[in-house]
This record gives sequence, C-alpha cells and structure tokens, in this order.
Amino acid sequence: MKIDPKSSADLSAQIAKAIRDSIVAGDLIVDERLPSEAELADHFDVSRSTVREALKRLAAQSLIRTQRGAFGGAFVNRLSYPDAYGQQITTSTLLLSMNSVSFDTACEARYALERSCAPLSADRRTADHLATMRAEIFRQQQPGLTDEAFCASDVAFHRALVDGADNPVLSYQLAGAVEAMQPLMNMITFTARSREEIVALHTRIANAIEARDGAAASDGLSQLEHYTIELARSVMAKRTNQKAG
Amino acid sequence: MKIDPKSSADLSAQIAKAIRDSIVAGDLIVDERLPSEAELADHFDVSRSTVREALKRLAAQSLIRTQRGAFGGAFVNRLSYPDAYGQQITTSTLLLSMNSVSFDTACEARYALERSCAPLSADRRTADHLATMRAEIFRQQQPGLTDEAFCASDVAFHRALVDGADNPVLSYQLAGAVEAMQPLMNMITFTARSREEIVALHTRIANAIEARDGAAASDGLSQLEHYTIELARSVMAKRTNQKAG
DNA sequence: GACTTTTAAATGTCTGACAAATAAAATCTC
DNA sequence: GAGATTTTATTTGTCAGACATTTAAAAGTC
Repeated sequence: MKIDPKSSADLSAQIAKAIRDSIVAGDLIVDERLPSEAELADHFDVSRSTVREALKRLAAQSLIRTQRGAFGGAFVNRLSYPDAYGQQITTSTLLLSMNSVSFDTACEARYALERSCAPLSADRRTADHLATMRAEIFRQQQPGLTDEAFCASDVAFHRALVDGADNPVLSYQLAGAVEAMQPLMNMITFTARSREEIVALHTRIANAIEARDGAAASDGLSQLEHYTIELARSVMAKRTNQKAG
Repeated sequence: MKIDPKSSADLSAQIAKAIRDSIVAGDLIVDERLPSEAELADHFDVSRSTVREALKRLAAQSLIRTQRGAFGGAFVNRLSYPDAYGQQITTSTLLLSMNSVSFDTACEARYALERSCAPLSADRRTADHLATMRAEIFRQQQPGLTDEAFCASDVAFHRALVDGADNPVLSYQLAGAVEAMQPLMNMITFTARSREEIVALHTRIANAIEARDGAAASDGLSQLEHYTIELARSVMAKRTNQKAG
C-alpha cells in the first residue's frame, strides 16, 4: 500500500484509495484488522487526523467498520445485502432527483427490470411471497389510506414479486430501481378510481404468479407500466392547467 | 439540521447523516454551498475535526465536493452518471466477491437484467451501437487475444447492447450487473473452441438487434447464459479433477 | 474458582496552529 | 482610466499534542 507523493489530490483521498484497492483486490480479506490509526499514520507518513479522514471515507462506503477499545480498530467489513441495498437506493434516488430524469424514462427502466424477474418469480415464488402480495393488495383497498401509504404498499408488493425470484443479486439490483421511483410516485395523487385500476392490475399479476404463468405476469407489468405513465401524464397535465387557469 | 445528543453513534456519523438527509430531502440543492467547517462546528457544537470527518464521509459518496480558498467550501454535488456507475460497480463487485455468490446466481441475474434491455435496444439502437457490437465481435476473433482482453471486449459488446436501449437509468443499473461479473468471468479460461461458440452467439445477437428483432435477441442472450454457465461448470470440474489427481 | 480492579491499547473528540489555495479588493504602472 | 500586480481575507488541508471513552486482557482479591 503506497501513495503517490507527486499527486495533488488530498492525502486522505489517496490513502482511502490505496486501502480500498487493497480490499477490492483481495489483499485485505473480510474481518481482517487494519493497522491502528497510529501505525497507518507512520506507514503513510501523515498525521493521525489525515488517516482518520481516510478511514471515515471507507466507513461511509461500508468497506470497514471500527471498534473502540483494546484489540479494537478498523476491520474489513463484509458488505451485507442490506448495506448494499441502502447505498443502491441512496445513489439511485439522488441520480434521478438531481438529473431531472423524466418520469417516463425512470418508469420504463423500472418495469423493464421488473419484467425480467417475472418468469423466475412465477417459477420459484413460495406461498409466503404470494401471501405478502395478496396482503398488500388488501391494504391498498382500504379507504382511509394516504397516498404515501399507498405508495409504500405498492413498493412492498413489487418487492415481494422480485424476492420471489429467489435471486439475491436480482433483489439487490431491483431495490434501487423500485425504491428510487418512490419520490417520483409520491408526486402523483391517487384517486379512488386510479387506485381501483392499480389494484385490479396487481390482482392480475398476483394471479399470474400464483398460476406460475411468467408471461402473463410480464404482461400485467407492462399494462401497469402503461397505466402508470398515463396516470402521471394526466396528473401533470391537470397541474399545468391549474397553473395556467 | 440537528443531531440527537443522546445518540451513542459517532458524532461525525450523525452529522453526516443530518446533512445527507437534507440533501436527499432537497433542502440543500445542487451546487448550493454548505456553511464553512468552522460554521458547521459552531452549529453542531463540535470541533472542526469532527465536522471534517463528517464531510469526508459525504465526499466518499460523491454527495459533496470541496474547493479550497476564499469563497471555496463544500458544495452539494450533482451526482453524475459516471460517479453513480463507479459506485454501483464497486458495490456490486464487493457484494459478489465477499458473499460467495455462486457463479450461476450472478450469471442468472446478469442475463435476466440484460434480456430486459433487448427489446428496447432492438427498437432504438443506432448504427453506432451496432457498429460497436460488430467491432467487438471482430476483436474477439483475433488469435493473440488474452483472456482478460477477451473478457473486456465481452463487456464492451454487452455495454453497447444495453446502451442501445437509450435509457440512461437502465444503462446505469446494468453497469453494475455486467461489470461486477467480470472478476468471476476472468476465472474462466477461454479455449479457442469456446471463444468460437461465444462469437457465434454474439453474432446471432447482433444480427437480431440489426433486424430489430427483440425476441430473437432475448433468445440469443438466454443461449449465451446457458453456454456460459456450462462453460464455468466444466472449467470448475476440470480444476477439481486436477487438484484430486 | 469466581468476582473485582487495574491496566494497556485503541478509537473518538477537542484545541490550536500553520500551510496552501483562491478570489476579491487594493494598489501600482503606464 | 485600463490593465497588470500585489495584498488580503477566507477557507480547506495538514499537523501535533492532549484528553475522554471504550474495551478486553491481565492482575489482584476473597
């Protein structure tokens, strides 16, 4: 592990990169303890504060965890699925909100990815996954539900569908795509009429998954995609009119 | 922006979270300047070092950038697609390597996601995308090519296919899935025979994309998936035998 | 042998200082 | 007065040293 003395970048960034490269390359293995901050400071010939800033960068990416006390220190962290989900969601959400991605583009991506899970989920889903889907559909029919709660239930429904594919890598990838859409979805007001339509499509998808019919589930998702895009369009149009009038 | 004085978590982690939440919620907008380190230290009633550690955490996630000098400071960063790609790839790569995800699982996820791009890519691909695919196929037929170069060309081929869908969100999501597989793919030795087979399948996919036939492209990807899994199995089996022998 | 105390090692935080970069403001030159 | 130059104020980057806090091993006590 070495840093380039000629580089103009921040020392803490260089040190973080050196350690990160070692982890990615497998030179530092999971649960291995890094040298103490003082030792690292000696090794890189910098102050302890600089080392600490580098370690905080790595901690922010869940690459290391730290433990205080004797025999504590910084340890290479096994990147867990929940950690990876979290990062994936934060990154995706910011990417969408900061780059003014159109609703249509985000929606298209989300449903395209989700359709790829449909055949697998139809094959492998357990009774549990199906029960979750049905329960969320039931919840979506409750009259008092706020728009936010409706959206959250929608996410849970699709989450169950994706998890049914029984492929953790797929679940991880889809987490970002599905959850990052939520802020965009939250801009939509769901009328009783549109909720009814969505519930009908969800039911159709759940039925297809129950019947282990992947193609029908894919179809249902496509219809849901088109309906969602139409819905968003009409909501936007209404808002524009209100502004104009 | 406030932190909980009762929380046991590190102050720098709490402060980072407070600022991150403000960014995600949109209270701090892109290119907005954060208060200086000294001001933040005053505000949160901590030392400057603690604030700095918090800011380094945010910088590691590309949420802020910093500039030295008068009228410098920390600015909310627009999360660019390249930045997001990079994080996506690092996270996905580590997730696969640290959680001993099976080759089959990773491969299934990757091709499932890629198939979701096939119909869109068939519809929208430009002559450029097609040309890139053909060029990579040509490169893959060169005799002197190392396994690493062959893999890299493979990634470029699939990248062009995905980019053909003309949906930046899809491209971003797929970047992780495709590139994270590369370390796993690099473990495979590609014989002349297997390269020939892969090139044939690539050609088939490119032909389908050229003919704007999404279903055929999907089929080609499925065949490539099965062939890749078979190939990995036979390579692993050979290695096990060698060890035993 | 079980419990308590001590101790050493490590991270977390604070203070104060200086270096380096940078853009605005002030000054100088013609 | 216009343009070039210098000064200055602000801000991040880095360093050094100190103390607080946590933690597990080691030593001590009964």
